[in-house]
Amino acid sequence: MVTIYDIAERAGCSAMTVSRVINNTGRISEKTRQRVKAIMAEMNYVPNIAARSLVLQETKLLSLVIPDITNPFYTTLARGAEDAARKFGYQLLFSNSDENLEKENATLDAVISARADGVLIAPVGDGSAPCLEQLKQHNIPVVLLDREVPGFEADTVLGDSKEGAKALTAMLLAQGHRRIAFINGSLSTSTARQRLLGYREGLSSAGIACDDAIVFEAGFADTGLAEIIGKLMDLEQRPTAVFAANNKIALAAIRSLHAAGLSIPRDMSVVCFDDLEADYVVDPFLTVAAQPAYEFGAVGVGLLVERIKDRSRQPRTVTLSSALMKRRSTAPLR
Amino acid sequence: MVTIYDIAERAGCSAMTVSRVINNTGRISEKTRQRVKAIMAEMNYVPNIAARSLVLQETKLLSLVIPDITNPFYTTLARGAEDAARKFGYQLLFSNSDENLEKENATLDAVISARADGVLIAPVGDGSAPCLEQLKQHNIPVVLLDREVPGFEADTVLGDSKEGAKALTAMLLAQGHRRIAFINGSLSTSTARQRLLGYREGLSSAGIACDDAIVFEAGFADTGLAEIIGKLMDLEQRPTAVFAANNKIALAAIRSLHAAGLSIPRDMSVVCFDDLEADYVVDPFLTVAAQPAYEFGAVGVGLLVERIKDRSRQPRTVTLSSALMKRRSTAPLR
DNA sequence: TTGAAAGCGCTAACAC
DNA sequence: GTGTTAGCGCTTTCAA
Repeated sequence: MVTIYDIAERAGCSAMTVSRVINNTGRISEKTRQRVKAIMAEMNYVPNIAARSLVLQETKLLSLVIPDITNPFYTTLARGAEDAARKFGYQLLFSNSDENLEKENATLDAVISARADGVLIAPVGDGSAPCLEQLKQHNIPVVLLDREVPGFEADTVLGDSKEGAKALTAMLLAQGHRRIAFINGSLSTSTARQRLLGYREGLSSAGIACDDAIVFEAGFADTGLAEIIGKLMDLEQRPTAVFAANNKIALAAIRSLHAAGLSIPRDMSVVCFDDLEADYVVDPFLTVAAQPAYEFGAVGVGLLVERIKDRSRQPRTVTLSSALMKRRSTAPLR
Repeated sequence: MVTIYDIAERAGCSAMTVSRVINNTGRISEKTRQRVKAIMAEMNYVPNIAARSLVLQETKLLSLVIPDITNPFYTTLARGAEDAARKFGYQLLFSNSDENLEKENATLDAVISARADGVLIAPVGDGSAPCLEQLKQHNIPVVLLDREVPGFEADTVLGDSKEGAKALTAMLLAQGHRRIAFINGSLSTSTARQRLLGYREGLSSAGIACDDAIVFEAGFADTGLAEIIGKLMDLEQRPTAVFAANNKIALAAIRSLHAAGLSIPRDMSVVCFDDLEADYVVDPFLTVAAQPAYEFGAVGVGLLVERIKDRSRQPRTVTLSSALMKRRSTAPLR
């Protein structure tokens, strides 16, 4: 491995001078600078980050922890995070938590060990608080993505879950739907709670009572969707629309609905949060509240980098609004 | 920051003893081990990887470089890589190259600097050779994913592009299609070349001449699809089927075809490589040669880890076969 | 403008 | 079983 000492020797100067050239610090004669630079290029020198980290106490590593990269929302978020990280000179350490507290915990231990300069995380849920506290204890800045954690204060990038849910609900109401089932993600996430709130408010502002018999909790990891849809179908007063908390749930619901012989939107309208990547959809079908996934990542990295520089700054929450995309999974009630 | 010295002091032993406890090396009395462990837990000790890296010359970091995480094939590949990396005790450093040689280059510099123990890369194309050589020069093991690079020898995970393309072509022929357009990705990738080969062989084994007027190169980054489709439409003998080299191209082609007022498969059959994530598709439509994307990542990490342990081993190429999924984007020619 | 010394936190090699 | 020493490659501090 080529070190600054090898460069120094060849250049006839000290390692310190080479270090100065690399970092553009101190005053160095142009002549020396050129010579050192030439030799570095010639010898194919690349600085050793581990060594630098050890003395500088920074790694230029940011950790991104998301439930599942396979989910298009997080995919695009990751893209935004990577682009922004690169722009700020950071690299991204990447892990999936699978909506699983233990995995998340293990990941965060690894992150602490790797001494990442900061963590971007879409936490599994309220149960993530202890992990997150650990990070704080180790003085590692955290930015929360998409989900808040009660009792844990940090910079946060949030969607307008409540408003979005209200808008989606209002749209269905406008189409004449009166019985709208709600299939939520895990209530241990702030996002699920906010969406439920928005749904309720949407209903009540139209003077409609919320019927708990058609409100379900599926968990974001899509558990028992078939069962839930089964229950739905057996209801005396079957709903005419389904509001799914995210697109994974919506798609699973649609599959179950299809399996039960229903056609969408003829027999049932369906809406949800999060759009699918336009490039990879044959023909956009779902009516959604589209969240700016890319910005979640990009803004998150921005906040994190600021926070790394200034740890005393007041935590901020950035709320990104969603756009209602009305498509073919919804239809006016006949 | 808590160091092994802090632990040692409190435990009344030397730093070396603490190090031994952490790494489970050497012989240590059970009593000492317990005491040290207790104190580590109590003080919330986490080893500093940078320091360890510096002496061990290994970082337990693997770099994953792919063209675009937004592409479902790479998303799932990344998932497989992450799961496998975790299993082997590595973390994943993650970057997108955007099918862009310069970005790829910049990324690889960062990787060298970070002293990743190995690199998994789906290279931009044949032009990646110099970058890759640099990695080799720095003694960083490389595993090629999805694409070979002529003149660069390395462990490689490949799909059966040629066979898959032949199968897809054969299927279209069996449906009666005789004029099958081929829209390829960048010919500077081995994958594109192999797929073209498979297409040609498929045709010729049915005794059909390949008409270069209906073979196009779009670049995997989807350039000028509309234009290509335009040309296609203007052809005197319009093709009855389109073979797209990957799903991004296929979807773009379909959009253009739709825009031109064609219906699929009625007016045109469409096939391609790579399936979409089943969880996130309302209703699978595309007839594809589905590649086991997850295995690409998982197998790749396996090869890389082996290679890191034994650098003298003969490079291996693992070929993963694809599965023909016949769906509704294709129909027998009337 | 440049250099020498010390130390970041850890482990390999050797001593006891 | 345990400790001492040295050094991984770099930068900070202080001196010249």
